Amino acid sequence: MIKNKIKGLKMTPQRLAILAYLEGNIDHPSADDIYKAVLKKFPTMSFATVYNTLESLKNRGSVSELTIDPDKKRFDPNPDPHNHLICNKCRKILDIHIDYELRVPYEKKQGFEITGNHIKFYGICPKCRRGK
Amino acid sequence: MIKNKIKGLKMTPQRLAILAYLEGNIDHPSADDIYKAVLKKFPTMSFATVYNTLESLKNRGSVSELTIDPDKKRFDPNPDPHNHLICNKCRKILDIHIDYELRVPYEKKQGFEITGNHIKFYGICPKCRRGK
DNA sequence: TTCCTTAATGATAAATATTATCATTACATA
DNA sequence: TATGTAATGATAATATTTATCATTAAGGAA
Repeated sequence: MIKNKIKGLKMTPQRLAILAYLEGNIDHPSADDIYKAVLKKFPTMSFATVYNTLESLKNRGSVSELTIDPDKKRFDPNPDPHNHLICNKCRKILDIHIDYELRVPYEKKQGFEITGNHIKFYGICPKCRRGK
Repeated sequence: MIKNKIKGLKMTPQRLAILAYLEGNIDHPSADDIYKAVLKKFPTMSFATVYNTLESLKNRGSVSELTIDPDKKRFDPNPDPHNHLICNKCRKILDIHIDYELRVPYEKKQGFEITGNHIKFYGICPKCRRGK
Protein backbone atom coordinates (compact mmCIF):
# COMPACT_ATOMS: atom_id res chain seq x y z
CA MET A 1 0.00 0.00 0.00
CA ILE A 2 1.44 3.28 -1.16
CA LYS A 3 0.64 5.22 1.99
CA ASN A 4 2.94 3.02 4.04
CA LYS A 5 5.78 3.53 1.64
CA ILE A 6 5.63 7.26 2.19
CA LYS A 7 4.76 7.45 5.89
CA GLY A 8 6.73 10.20 7.58
CA LEU A 9 7.26 12.08 4.33
CA LYS A 10 5.08 14.78 2.94
CA MET A 11 2.56 13.34 0.56
CA THR A 12 2.99 15.45 -2.53
CA PRO A 13 1.33 14.72 -5.87
CA GLN A 14 4.74 14.27 -7.44
CA ARG A 15 5.68 11.59 -4.96
CA LEU A 16 2.37 9.86 -5.36
CA ALA A 17 2.82 9.82 -9.11
CA ILE A 18 6.29 8.31 -8.78
CA LEU A 19 5.06 5.72 -6.31
CA ALA A 20 2.09 4.88 -8.50
CA TYR A 21 4.45 4.24 -11.39
CA LEU A 22 6.73 2.09 -9.28
CA GLU A 23 3.96 0.11 -7.60
CA GLY A 24 4.05 -3.38 -9.02
CA ASN A 25 6.62 -2.37 -11.61
CA ILE A 26 8.93 -5.27 -12.41
CA ASP A 27 11.09 -3.53 -15.01
CA HIS A 28 13.70 -2.18 -12.61
CA PRO A 29 13.56 1.28 -14.18
CA SER A 30 16.31 3.87 -14.08
CA ALA A 31 15.79 7.40 -12.79
CA ASP A 32 15.42 8.51 -16.38
CA ASP A 33 12.82 5.82 -17.11
CA ILE A 34 10.84 6.97 -14.10
CA TYR A 35 11.15 10.61 -15.07
CA LYS A 36 9.98 9.99 -18.63
CA ALA A 37 7.05 7.86 -17.53
CA VAL A 38 5.80 10.20 -14.82
CA LEU A 39 6.28 13.25 -17.02
CA LYS A 40 3.48 12.05 -19.29
CA LYS A 41 0.90 12.35 -16.56
CA PHE A 42 2.65 15.15 -14.74
CA PRO A 43 4.20 17.62 -17.19
CA THR A 44 5.72 19.89 -14.55
CA MET A 45 7.71 17.11 -12.96
CA SER A 46 11.35 17.99 -12.47
CA PHE A 47 14.27 15.63 -12.74
CA ALA A 48 15.50 16.78 -9.37
CA THR A 49 12.26 15.66 -7.79
CA VAL A 50 12.70 12.17 -9.14
CA TYR A 51 16.14 11.92 -7.62
CA ASN A 52 15.04 13.53 -4.37
CA THR A 53 12.09 11.20 -4.04
CA LEU A 54 14.11 8.13 -4.84
CA GLU A 55 16.66 9.18 -2.24
CA SER A 56 13.95 9.59 0.41
CA LEU A 57 12.29 6.33 -0.44
CA LYS A 58 15.64 4.59 -0.37
CA ASN A 59 16.41 5.95 3.07
CA ARG A 60 13.05 4.79 4.32
CA GLY A 61 13.68 1.34 2.86
CA SER A 62 10.69 1.65 0.55
CA VAL A 63 12.66 1.05 -2.62
CA SER A 64 16.09 -0.38 -3.22
CA GLU A 65 18.80 0.78 -5.54
CA LEU A 66 20.24 -1.88 -7.82
CA THR A 67 23.88 -2.05 -8.85
CA ILE A 68 23.37 -4.32 -11.79
CA ASP A 69 23.40 -2.15 -14.87
CA PRO A 70 26.95 -0.93 -15.46
CA ASP A 71 25.70 2.30 -17.00
CA LYS A 72 23.20 3.57 -14.50
CA LYS A 73 21.40 2.95 -11.27
CA ARG A 74 18.13 1.13 -11.39
CA PHE A 75 15.41 0.96 -8.79
CA ASP A 76 13.33 -1.85 -7.42
CA PRO A 77 10.02 -1.11 -5.70
CA ASN A 78 10.33 -4.44 -3.92
CA PRO A 79 12.68 -3.80 -0.99
CA ASP A 80 12.58 -7.40 0.25
CA PRO A 81 15.82 -9.26 -0.44
CA HIS A 82 15.65 -11.23 -3.64
CA ASN A 83 17.89 -12.12 -6.54
CA HIS A 84 18.03 -11.21 -10.20
CA LEU A 85 18.27 -12.73 -13.61
CA ILE A 86 20.04 -10.61 -16.21
CA CYS A 87 20.07 -10.98 -19.97
CA ASN A 88 23.57 -10.51 -21.34
CA LYS A 89 22.18 -9.31 -24.64
CA CYS A 90 19.30 -6.93 -24.03
CA ARG A 91 20.17 -6.19 -20.39
CA LYS A 92 16.68 -7.00 -19.22
CA ILE A 93 16.46 -7.70 -15.49
CA LEU A 94 13.98 -10.09 -13.93
CA ASP A 95 13.37 -10.95 -10.30
CA ILE A 96 14.16 -14.47 -9.24
CA HIS A 97 12.90 -15.61 -5.88
CA ILE A 98 14.94 -18.51 -4.62
CA ASP A 99 16.55 -18.63 -1.22
CA TYR A 100 19.96 -20.18 -0.98
CA GLU A 101 21.91 -21.07 2.13
CA LEU A 102 25.15 -19.28 1.41
CA ARG A 103 27.26 -20.25 4.37
CA VAL A 104 30.66 -18.58 4.57
CA PRO A 105 33.17 -20.48 6.67
CA TYR A 106 34.97 -18.39 9.28
CA GLU A 107 38.34 -18.62 7.54
CA LYS A 108 36.88 -17.11 4.37
CA LYS A 109 35.24 -14.15 6.07
CA GLN A 110 38.45 -12.15 6.29
CA GLY A 111 37.19 -10.47 9.43
CA PHE A 112 33.97 -9.24 7.87
CA GLU A 113 30.66 -9.29 9.63
CA ILE A 114 28.42 -10.45 6.81
CA THR A 115 24.92 -9.05 6.80
CA GLY A 116 23.46 -10.04 3.47
CA ASN A 117 24.03 -11.11 -0.07
CA HIS A 118 22.75 -10.66 -3.56
CA ILE A 119 23.01 -13.08 -6.44
CA LYS A 120 23.07 -12.09 -10.07
CA PHE A 121 22.33 -14.84 -12.55
CA TYR A 122 23.53 -14.10 -16.06
CA GLY A 123 22.15 -15.61 -19.21
CA ILE A 124 20.11 -15.07 -22.33
CA CYS A 125 16.44 -14.26 -22.15
CA PRO A 126 13.83 -16.09 -24.24
CA LYS A 127 13.38 -13.25 -26.70
CA CYS A 128 17.10 -12.88 -27.39
CA ARG A 129 17.47 -16.65 -27.72
CA ARG A 130 14.84 -16.73 -30.41
CA GLY A 131 16.28 -13.68 -32.12
CA LYS A 132 19.51 -15.53 -32.82
CA MET B 1 52.07 -13.81 -17.22
CA ILE B 2 51.55 -10.41 -18.74
CA LYS B 3 52.47 -11.40 -22.28
CA ASN B 4 49.56 -13.82 -22.48
CA LYS B 5 47.13 -11.18 -21.34
CA ILE B 6 48.07 -8.99 -24.27
CA LYS B 7 48.63 -11.59 -27.00
CA GLY B 8 47.18 -10.40 -30.29
CA LEU B 9 47.34 -6.76 -29.27
CA LYS B 10 50.18 -4.40 -29.94
CA MET B 11 52.51 -4.35 -27.00
CA THR B 12 52.88 -0.67 -26.23
CA PRO B 13 54.64 0.70 -23.17
CA GLN B 14 51.36 2.24 -22.02
CA ARG B 15 49.63 -1.11 -22.06
CA LEU B 16 52.50 -2.78 -20.30
CA ALA B 17 52.39 -0.13 -17.58
CA ILE B 18 48.66 -0.64 -17.10
CA LEU B 19 49.07 -4.40 -17.01
CA ALA B 20 51.95 -4.15 -14.58
CA TYR B 21 49.79 -2.11 -12.26
CA LEU B 22 46.90 -4.52 -12.52
CA GLU B 23 48.99 -7.67 -12.13
CA GLY B 24 48.26 -9.11 -8.73
CA ASN B 25 46.23 -6.04 -7.76
CA ILE B 26 43.42 -7.01 -5.38
CA ASP B 27 41.93 -3.55 -4.88
CA HIS B 28 39.48 -3.65 -7.77
CA PRO B 29 40.54 -0.22 -9.00
CA SER B 30 38.44 2.13 -11.09
CA ALA B 31 39.63 3.58 -14.40
CA ASP B 32 40.56 6.72 -12.53
CA ASP B 33 42.54 4.77 -9.93
CA ILE B 34 44.44 3.07 -12.72
CA TYR B 35 45.04 6.33 -14.54
CA LYS B 36 46.37 8.07 -11.44
CA ALA B 37 48.63 5.18 -10.52
CA VAL B 38 50.12 4.68 -13.97
CA LEU B 39 50.54 8.41 -14.50
CA LYS B 40 53.20 8.52 -11.80
CA LYS B 41 55.53 6.30 -13.75
CA PHE B 42 54.27 7.39 -17.14
CA PRO B 43 53.54 11.13 -17.19
CA THR B 44 52.31 11.25 -20.79
CA MET B 45 49.62 8.65 -20.22
CA SER B 46 46.22 9.74 -21.48
CA PHE B 47 42.90 8.92 -19.93
CA ALA B 48 41.64 7.68 -23.26
CA THR B 49 44.40 5.12 -23.37
CA VAL B 50 43.34 3.71 -20.03
CA TYR B 51 39.80 3.27 -21.27
CA ASN B 52 40.92 1.93 -24.62
CA THR B 53 43.23 -0.56 -23.01
CA LEU B 54 40.67 -1.72 -20.50
CA GLU B 55 38.20 -2.18 -23.33
CA SER B 56 40.65 -4.30 -25.30
CA LEU B 57 41.63 -6.38 -22.29
CA LYS B 58 37.98 -6.89 -21.45
CA ASN B 59 37.21 -8.10 -24.95
CA ARG B 60 40.11 -10.52 -24.76
CA GLY B 61 38.86 -11.76 -21.40
CA SER B 62 42.05 -10.66 -19.68
CA VAL B 63 40.30 -8.47 -17.14
CA SER B 64 36.72 -8.29 -16.03
CA GLU B 65 34.55 -5.29 -15.37
CA LEU B 66 32.79 -5.26 -12.03
CA THR B 67 29.32 -3.84 -11.50
CA ILE B 68 29.57 -3.54 -7.76
CA ASP B 69 30.31 0.08 -7.01
CA PRO B 70 27.19 2.11 -7.74
CA ASP B 71 29.24 5.14 -8.74
CA LYS B 72 31.73 3.75 -11.18
CA LYS B 73 33.02 0.71 -12.92
CA ARG B 74 35.80 -1.21 -11.30
CA PHE B 75 38.17 -3.69 -12.84
CA ASP B 76 39.44 -7.05 -11.74
CA PRO B 77 42.66 -8.47 -13.20
CA ASN B 78 41.45 -11.91 -12.24
CA PRO B 79 39.04 -12.95 -15.00
CA ASP B 80 38.24 -16.31 -13.43
CA PRO B 81 34.74 -16.40 -11.94
CA HIS B 82 34.75 -15.62 -8.26
CA ASN B 83 32.64 -13.77 -5.76
CA HIS B 84 33.04 -10.61 -3.73
CA LEU B 85 32.79 -9.29 -0.23
CA ILE B 86 31.79 -5.64 0.02
CA CYS B 87 32.02 -3.32 3.02
CA ASN B 88 28.85 -1.26 3.36
CA LYS B 89 30.78 1.51 5.08
CA CYS B 90 34.05 2.09 3.26
CA ARG B 91 33.02 0.32 0.02
CA LYS B 92 36.13 -1.83 0.04
CA ILE B 93 35.83 -4.90 -2.17
CA LEU B 94 37.58 -8.20 -1.44
CA ASP B 95 37.65 -11.41 -3.42
CA ILE B 96 35.99 -14.40 -1.86
CA HIS B 97 36.66 -17.76 -3.40
CA ILE B 98 33.91 -20.18 -2.52
CA ASP B 99 32.00 -22.23 -5.03
CA TYR B 100 28.31 -22.71 -4.47
CA GLU B 101 25.94 -25.00 -6.28
CA LEU B 102 23.27 -22.53 -7.29
CA ARG B 103 20.72 -24.74 -8.94
CA VAL B 104 17.80 -22.94 -10.55
CA PRO B 105 14.74 -25.14 -11.01
CA TYR B 106 13.24 -25.06 -14.47
CA GLU B 107 10.08 -23.27 -13.37
CA LYS B 108 12.13 -20.40 -11.97
CA LYS B 109 14.21 -19.88 -15.08
CA GLN B 110 11.53 -17.92 -16.89
CA GLY B 111 12.85 -19.17 -20.20
CA PHE B 112 16.39 -17.98 -19.62
CA GLU B 113 19.43 -19.96 -20.57
CA ILE B 114 21.59 -19.35 -17.54
CA THR B 115 25.31 -19.14 -18.17
CA GLY B 116 26.79 -17.90 -14.94
CA ASN B 117 26.32 -16.10 -11.69
CA HIS B 118 27.99 -13.69 -9.36
CA ILE B 119 27.45 -13.36 -5.63
CA LYS B 120 27.95 -10.17 -3.68
CA PHE B 121 28.27 -10.56 0.07
CA TYR B 122 27.59 -7.39 2.00
CA GLY B 123 28.88 -6.61 5.44
CA ILE B 124 31.26 -4.54 7.52
CA CYS B 125 34.99 -4.91 7.16
CA PRO B 126 37.29 -5.37 10.17
CA LYS B 127 38.60 -1.82 10.05
CA CYS B 128 35.14 -0.25 9.96
CA ARG B 129 33.96 -2.57 12.74
CA ARG B 130 36.74 -1.35 14.99
CA GLY B 131 36.21 2.26 14.01
CA LYS B 132 32.71 2.19 15.48
C1' DT C 1 -10.58 27.08 8.33
C1' DT C 2 -6.58 29.98 8.32
C1' DC C 3 -1.88 30.71 9.53
C1' DC C 4 2.78 29.37 9.77
C1' DT C 5 6.79 26.53 9.76
C1' DT C 6 9.45 23.84 7.15
C1' DA C 7 10.16 20.42 3.89
C1' DA C 8 9.62 19.75 -1.12
C1' DT C 9 9.66 21.37 -5.82
C1' DG C 10 11.56 23.00 -10.10
C1' DA C 11 15.02 25.29 -12.68
C1' DT C 12 19.51 25.18 -13.38
C1' DA C 13 24.41 24.69 -12.62
C1' DA C 14 28.08 21.73 -11.36
C1' DA C 15 30.38 17.50 -10.81
C1' DT C 16 31.61 12.96 -12.25
C1' DA C 17 32.18 9.13 -15.29
C1' DT C 18 32.43 7.39 -19.82
C1' DT C 19 32.49 7.46 -24.82
C1' DA C 20 33.63 9.51 -29.29
C1' DT C 21 36.59 11.96 -32.65
C1' DC C 22 40.64 12.44 -35.07
C1' DA C 23 45.30 14.03 -36.26
C1' DT C 24 49.69 12.17 -35.04
C1' DT C 25 52.70 8.50 -33.56
C1' DA C 26 54.85 4.13 -33.33
C1' DC C 27 54.36 -1.10 -33.28
C1' DA C 28 55.13 -5.05 -35.98
C1' DT C 29 55.81 -7.63 -40.12
C1' DA C 30 57.36 -7.87 -44.70
C1' DT D 1 64.38 -0.20 -43.24
C1' DA D 2 59.94 0.97 -45.18
C1' DT D 3 55.06 0.71 -44.65
C1' DG D 4 50.24 -0.30 -43.28
C1' DT D 5 47.56 0.03 -39.53
C1' DA D 6 46.46 0.02 -34.88
C1' DA D 7 47.27 2.83 -30.74
C1' DT D 8 48.02 7.17 -28.45
C1' DG D 9 46.89 11.63 -26.63
C1' DA D 10 44.27 15.77 -26.69
C1' DT D 11 39.95 17.12 -26.45
C1' DA D 12 35.02 17.36 -27.23
C1' DA D 13 30.70 15.26 -26.43
C1' DT D 14 27.44 12.59 -23.87
C1' DA D 15 25.27 10.66 -19.89
C1' DT D 16 24.32 10.28 -15.19
C1' DT D 17 24.06 12.09 -10.75
C1' DT D 18 24.53 15.65 -7.25
C1' DA D 19 24.27 20.39 -5.56
C1' DT D 20 22.24 25.06 -5.13
C1' DC D 21 18.61 27.94 -4.07
C1' DA D 22 14.53 30.87 -4.66
C1' DT D 23 9.73 29.71 -4.67
C1' DT D 24 5.89 26.80 -3.44
C1' DA D 25 2.87 24.04 -0.84
C1' DA D 26 1.99 20.18 2.74
C1' DG D 27 0.23 19.57 7.07
C1' DG D 28 0.16 20.59 12.00
C1' DA D 29 -1.19 24.33 15.22
C1' DA D 30 -4.20 27.88 16.54
